[in-house]
Amino acid sequence: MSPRSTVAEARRTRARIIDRSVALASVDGLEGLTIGRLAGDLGLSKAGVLGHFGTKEALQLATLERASALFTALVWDPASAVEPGLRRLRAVCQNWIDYLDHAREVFPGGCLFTTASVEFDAHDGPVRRNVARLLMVWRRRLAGEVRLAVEAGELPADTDPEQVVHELTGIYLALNQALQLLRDPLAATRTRRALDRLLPVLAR
Amino acid sequence: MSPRSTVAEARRTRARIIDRSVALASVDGLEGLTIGRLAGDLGLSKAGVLGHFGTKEALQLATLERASALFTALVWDPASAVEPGLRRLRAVCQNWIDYLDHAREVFPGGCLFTTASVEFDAHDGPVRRNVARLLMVWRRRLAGEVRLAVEAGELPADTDPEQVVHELTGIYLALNQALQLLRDPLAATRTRRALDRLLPVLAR
DNA sequence: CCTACCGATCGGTAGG
DNA sequence: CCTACCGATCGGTAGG
Repeated sequence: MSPRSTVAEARRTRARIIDRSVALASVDGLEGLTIGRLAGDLGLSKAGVLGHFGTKEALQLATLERASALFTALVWDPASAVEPGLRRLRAVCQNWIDYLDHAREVFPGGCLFTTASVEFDAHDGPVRRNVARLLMVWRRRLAGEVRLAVEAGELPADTDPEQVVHELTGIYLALNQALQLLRDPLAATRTRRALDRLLPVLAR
Repeated sequence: MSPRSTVAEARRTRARIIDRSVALASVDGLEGLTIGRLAGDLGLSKAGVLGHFGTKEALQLATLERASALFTALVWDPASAVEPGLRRLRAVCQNWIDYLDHAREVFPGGCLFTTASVEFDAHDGPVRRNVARLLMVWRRRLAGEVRLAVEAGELPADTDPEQVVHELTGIYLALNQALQLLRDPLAATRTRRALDRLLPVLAR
């Protein structure tokens, strides 16, 4: 039988709160998130929710951390088994499309990082810094994949990895907008076409 | 003092409110906007502000309308004198860069439409519909410019105007993020490089 | 365009 | 993790 553990139960409650918070923040943003709404959704008191974090800002940071773990699990991890080079880069790109297109259960309002980056880009503070840091981490990692593809001779030697990463960013921001705001049924197709134009042009 | 203002004075006050509202919404979003903050900034009472619009939603719509007029004046109007075709398309694209890069006075927190599109993409209602409508209007107009360039033989005959417009959207979303969140000094350069890759490739 | 006010909700605290 | 509560602020209204 499972012995009653207050600590373990508290951890599970905390995880429940954060999962719900990720979903709510995906829809309403990290600022639009409220303790009261979260408490209501989970059948907890506001103090019961806030007690796990102390402040709303700490909750926002925990939410961001959880979303980042989900992103890594959906986009990076499945690609780590693929051989380095253009194939792995394209695997990451495809996972990224799927993350935006099919991860509706976890992120019902679309990419949380896109929402947060727009919400906080004009407000200094720990949340803004963490959003920017996460985006930079992924940009660097993506640039590394591009570099490996260049070194493997699968992309032209004069490729500028950071330029490619910048353009990839735009492709995914456009996809998120086409999916969430415009509800464009061609969104994924257009994205794949844009990727084909950006990436494998010289790989044939 | 002047409870009985003339109609002209009331109009000027309304314009002052909206201009301030555009600036605030650029930083805090159309939801982050509050009547109280607006009233405080302008030395008015909350009722004095709200009286011009009736509801916060009406204020949001008026703010969106004003921002759209500013966008048209900065991006479309200056290009209307340029001859149709690739030259005019590129003029619009350059004005768009300038709008995002230098219109800090009017939009201190970056592109209001980008902020609003992310804020409202998961919330139905008149604001969401208007944001989507404006983006669609500009997409159609941009596609028209692309089409003119194709007809002038300056872009390949098999160009898909809507695909080009979709990719242009991504380029500008990436620029806004690089400017506002990442404060990347290379943002404008990277944008121009992306445009060169997208547009004039077959125009030589 | 003002004062005065409304109920609701915000983030957060005290104490158990 | 709860109840009970805090001051502040929210959008909005009544009446002048």
